Amino acid sequence: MEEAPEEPLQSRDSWRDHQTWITTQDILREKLITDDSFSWKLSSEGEPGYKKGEELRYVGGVDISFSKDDPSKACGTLVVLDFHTLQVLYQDFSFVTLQVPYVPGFLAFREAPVLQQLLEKMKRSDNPFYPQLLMVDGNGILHPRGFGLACHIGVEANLPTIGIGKNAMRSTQGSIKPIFISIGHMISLQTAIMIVQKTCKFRVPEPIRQADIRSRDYIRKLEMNGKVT
DNA sequence: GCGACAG
DNA sequence: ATCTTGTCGC
Repeated sequence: MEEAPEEPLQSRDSWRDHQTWITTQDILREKLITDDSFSWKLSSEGEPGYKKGEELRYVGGVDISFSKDDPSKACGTLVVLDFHTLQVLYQDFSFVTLQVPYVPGFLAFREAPVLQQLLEKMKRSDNPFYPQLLMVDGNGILHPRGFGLACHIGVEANLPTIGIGKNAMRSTQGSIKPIFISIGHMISLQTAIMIVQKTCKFRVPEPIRQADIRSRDYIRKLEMNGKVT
């Protein structure tokens, strides 16, 4: 008698999801805008046609931290900083259980839903600090198919985004540890670099750094109270 | 066959 | 992402 060949651990489903993900990225990428197309202005002082109230002020940052005990438990975090003072004006967290695994090249399918939910919550409540620009912990067009997490969130939320990578794919470590800036949506690389530089007190720009710090802090406090395990 | 592979 | 100690320096 022949045994029915066992399917080696989800391989068929994984492959199907993989193809679906590629198709989704291809479709969303058609909507990607790779130049400056936002309504606000930068350093508008002294420029002709300066309109008060239209300058960039609210810069958001998103990140996710994970439980050390259960890798599927995560805390999505959204912060909004004042572009000029770099003070945190808003913060929100969402503790969730992620069902989608991390697959290189498909980070968005794991992390974007939580982050978009946090943005949506702000928008629905007409929060005055809703970000005019969002910095994302992860790459933008610096991606195997030119559509990383920052692009994904930007297109789906219709928001200008910048991708901040701390480890670029297929790169080697330089003598100093760089960050990798790539555009997400509705912004040019030139503008993105300028804005990132203006928000850097340390290696990582403040919106990302604050999201990271506060996200870790949030999940650490949960675990301290035994709310995770 | 082995290493690489955002977070 | 997370597991991990101390250490050098401002």
